[in-house]
Amino acid sequence: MSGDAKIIEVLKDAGLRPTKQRICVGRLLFTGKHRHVSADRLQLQIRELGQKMALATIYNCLHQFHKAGLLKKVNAVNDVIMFDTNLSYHHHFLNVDTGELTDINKEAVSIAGLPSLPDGFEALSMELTIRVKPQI
Amino acid sequence: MSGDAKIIEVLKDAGLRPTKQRICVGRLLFTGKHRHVSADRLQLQIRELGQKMALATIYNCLHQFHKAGLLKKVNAVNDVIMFDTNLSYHHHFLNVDTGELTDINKEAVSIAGLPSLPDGFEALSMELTIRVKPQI
DNA sequence: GATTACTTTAAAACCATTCTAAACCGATTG
DNA sequence: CAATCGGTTTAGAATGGTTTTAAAGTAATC
Repeated sequence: MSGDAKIIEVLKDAGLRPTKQRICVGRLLFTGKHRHVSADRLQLQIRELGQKMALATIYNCLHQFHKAGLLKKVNAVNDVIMFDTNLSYHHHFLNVDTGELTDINKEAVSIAGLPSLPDGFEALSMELTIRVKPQI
Repeated sequence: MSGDAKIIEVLKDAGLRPTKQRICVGRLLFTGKHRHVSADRLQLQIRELGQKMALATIYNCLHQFHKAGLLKKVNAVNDVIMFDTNLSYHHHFLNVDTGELTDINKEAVSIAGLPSLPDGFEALSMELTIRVKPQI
């Protein structure tokens, strides 16, 4: 439980009460490597830890984390909402068979010659998705 | 009905029986400018023409057209499957408020430095999406 | 013109997500 | 310590886009 102090801090800074559930999800998301998660998969992982959490709670949690700027929303994949713990601007390979996302190192990629935005619009984000599938 | 001959030809070439419904959808999609369509919107448009078509038929149609290479599938937008009649490689502005897609002229944009694909994978497509919203 | 295979259709099923309303904290106050 | 008050979690119901089902309809073939 030593790592929880850090997560509680993060939650408080985001204006979120550090509840048992939010700490649990926070621990899974914000310790270790960056992750791409769906509510569904998160629930599975929580179950594997021998714990239980309503799917609605996980959705709440993910949306609150997103609103607080702790998560990025990624283009829906196979009708499933995906969140990314990697907040910095980058791109993805999408395995169309499994729905799995893999980061593309953003330094490697350069995009040039973007047209100006339509009048009266502002850009929120930009994302390149390369759909891949296993070779036969 | 003069234009229908062309559409019937297209359908036959794609190995699809030129049924009344497929001709109707084909006429809407393949005459005039390129379009971004969802099943839902198509049905509305068909209704406005005083005709009727089951939603399931429209979905069938769109998927068959896609399979036949007549349509491109675009990243789902707001949980809605979108198809694009513009088959050539290009990118999109996405109005997050309305879900409306606008083509980005592909000549203008150049993407350099793409990393090689993960081993054993092949690329299916690549799409850049710039999320925009109206300025306040 | 009859047979056969494919299509369309309404309605039901599906499934990810959201909503609802009740139970549940956890902090604060009296 | 008990009562209260706000936010939180939860199971279950509702939602909404999409798919499936099974029956009726239509196009192609002989």
